[in-house]
Amino acid sequence: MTVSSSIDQRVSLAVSTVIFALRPHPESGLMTLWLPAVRRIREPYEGQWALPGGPLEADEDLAASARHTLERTTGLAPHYLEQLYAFGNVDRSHADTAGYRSSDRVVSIVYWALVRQDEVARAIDGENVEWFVADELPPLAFDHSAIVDYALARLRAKITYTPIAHAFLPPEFTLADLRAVHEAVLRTTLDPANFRRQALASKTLVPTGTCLQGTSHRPPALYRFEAGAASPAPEERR
Amino acid sequence: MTVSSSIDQRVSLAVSTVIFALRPHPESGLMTLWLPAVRRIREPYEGQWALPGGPLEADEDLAASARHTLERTTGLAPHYLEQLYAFGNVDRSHADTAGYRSSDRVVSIVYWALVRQDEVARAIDGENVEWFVADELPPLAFDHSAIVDYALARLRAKITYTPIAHAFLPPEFTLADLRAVHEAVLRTTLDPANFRRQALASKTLVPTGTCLQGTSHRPPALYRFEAGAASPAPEERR
DNA sequence: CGCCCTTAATGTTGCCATGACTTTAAGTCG
DNA sequence: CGACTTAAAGTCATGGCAACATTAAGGGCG
Repeated sequence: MTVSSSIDQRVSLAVSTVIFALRPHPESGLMTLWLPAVRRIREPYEGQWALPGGPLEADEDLAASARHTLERTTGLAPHYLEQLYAFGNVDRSHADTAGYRSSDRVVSIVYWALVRQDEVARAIDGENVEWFVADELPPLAFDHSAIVDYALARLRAKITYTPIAHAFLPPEFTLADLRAVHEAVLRTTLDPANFRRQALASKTLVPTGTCLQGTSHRPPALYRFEAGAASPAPEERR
Repeated sequence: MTVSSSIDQRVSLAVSTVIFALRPHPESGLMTLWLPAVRRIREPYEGQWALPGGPLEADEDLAASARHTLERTTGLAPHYLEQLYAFGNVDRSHADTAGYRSSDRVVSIVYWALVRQDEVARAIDGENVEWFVADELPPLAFDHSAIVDYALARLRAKITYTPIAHAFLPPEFTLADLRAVHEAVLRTTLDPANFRRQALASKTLVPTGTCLQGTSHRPPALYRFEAGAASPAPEERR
């Protein structure tokens, strides 16, 4: 997508997405944040990993573009999608190490998305797509490493004051499930009793009346998420 | 989706800025938020008011573009500048009331800025520029009314948990000045004693040792703002 | 000069949210 | 049946905060 700002200047506009999912860590087995990256097949940064994304189509909304990228790279649809930031510094395309004179300037509008735990299993990885533990990424192309850091910070901040953890879970879940999501994202342990209290105090959980069966202990109650009052951004009002 | 992304598509990229300043309200005399708008001189929305902005130059960073717009319309430099959101819905250029077929699609990256109270006086309004009370705006062109609403919400939310109020004030100020800013932005009255306590608890205020003279009561101490630890956005780390 | 007025600055009190911890409930397994 | 595990509810102390009260420090005015 070539943008004509004045006359023959060139600024291209791309939409990238940081896709978060929860999977067990390969070594510790603990639940951890993962995200998919795409291997670049042309210069600059050929062969390196980068965030999935693509140019903005002329008839496509910004969030729709992020959704399409998500579908293309993982075969999934997001249960949460929010604009992260627009990155547009003049020098961000340049490969400063290689001294390689990169192509045109690119402004990237970056989204971040949450994908459900139970759907990740049936995720079909596209060509040149690989999932990484979010905190153990290889160096990414362009400024994408910094973008991921920013997205991680935003996710960890936002999960503490907004009920988005349910986006990682199936429609019905236990409070232990919800707590496990928080613990995985924040890399901490949380007191079950206190977590329960403030989770229920948020007024966003509705008990289904049923309990989860088949456990080797007291059966936990199942809950469903009910939107209370939240408006993350003016545009993508779900 | 019918159109290909090949070459002759047109998406233009613009940067607009919501500029906030404090001035007394024309009727009540109370301090209120104001912002400048620019009259459009061509279709669509010719004659209506719009946010100041312009196309992104190819050699210009996003924040720099916002700064240039600010200088062009008000003659001022911002004391706080932050990216608000990227608006890029396909239909946002269309004048839906007039049925007028608007021009190309525009993606706007919007910033919001705070301008100091004492500098607003010497602000030179450019051609076709007029200041309005932020809560009593006329209908703006495009989706700019919604953008202003979003910016107002962001400002009002952010001033409650980050020390940005000082951006409206000169380098030295009293706690009453700071409180007046909060009250003007939030349209409330705040308890002076409690405000003092949590302002000082934030560890961002340094007493200058001097007091403001010339009042007809006990002279208040002067403070200076000292940045503690804040990183609003990854990009514009000045 | 002393009284009053105004605002600055500090203190006090009660309430509520939170964190650490304890106790009881309800199931499975050996 | 008793041991074990997790769910769920209860207890208690701390800290932050809102509401209110009190003292400090000036000027204006008779």
